[in-house]
Amino acid sequence: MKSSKLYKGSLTTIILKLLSEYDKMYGYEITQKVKAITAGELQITEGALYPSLHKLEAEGFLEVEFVKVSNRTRKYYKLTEQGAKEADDKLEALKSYMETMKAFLYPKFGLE
Amino acid sequence: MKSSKLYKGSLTTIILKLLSEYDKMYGYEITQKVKAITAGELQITEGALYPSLHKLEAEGFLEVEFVKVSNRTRKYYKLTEQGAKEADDKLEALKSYMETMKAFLYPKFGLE
DNA sequence: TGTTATGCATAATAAACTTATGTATTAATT
DNA sequence: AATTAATACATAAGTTTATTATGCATAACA
Repeated sequence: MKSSKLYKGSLTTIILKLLSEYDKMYGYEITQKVKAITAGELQITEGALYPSLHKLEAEGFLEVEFVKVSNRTRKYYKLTEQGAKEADDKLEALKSYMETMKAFLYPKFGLE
Repeated sequence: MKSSKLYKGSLTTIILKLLSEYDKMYGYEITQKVKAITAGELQITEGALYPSLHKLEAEGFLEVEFVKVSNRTRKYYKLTEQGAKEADDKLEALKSYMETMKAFLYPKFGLE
């Protein structure tokens, strides 16, 4: 089962959603969590993830905390207040998008 | 109600799906049909649509027929045999993607 | 001790859009 | 009658957002 390649635009939403559930996470943890939740369907590449995290931080949606774990430093991210709001907005947009796409997959009668 | 901006990667699927329903359509018709079906939620821009149609044609998924209607020429597209197969594949991929995303929106218990 | 997993990062490239134009005909409005 | 909106196609420049390919470093496993 090859991983789905159709999620362009939704990575940011995925990150924000996870952080609104798990309070704080580090990059590698996010890739593993996504893999676990989607049963391997979605593979977040690091080349996409890290720039995305940096951008969200730069925009003021995430804040950073460094935690040293057995000689290695993890970079934890958590939502700012603004980031929590952004997460809500993005989730609403995603839900709305999915509803919209349903109109295509399962077209109703009388809409022609 | 601003139009959704999250459909990157799904435009091709939308085109193929419409053509598998309506047999043959021309570009402008597609933009109007999408607007109608999604109640204005999705606005297919022409800058995205036409290059997309040209690409699908170049890939052998669409074939073209010109029809003159009151002094103006419409460019009708229809699925080739290969295009019909591609439409099925893309639709399956989209459905799979949406199932996957549901795992995020409505996380199950026991998946941590 | 070598491979796999953990952990972060960036650069080059590609894909797929948006925005801005351009051209032209037909229908509707004022 | 003249202007605007709708119909109809198209491309070019720029942006966003991903992929692929690297690079570096530590920890765990075999």
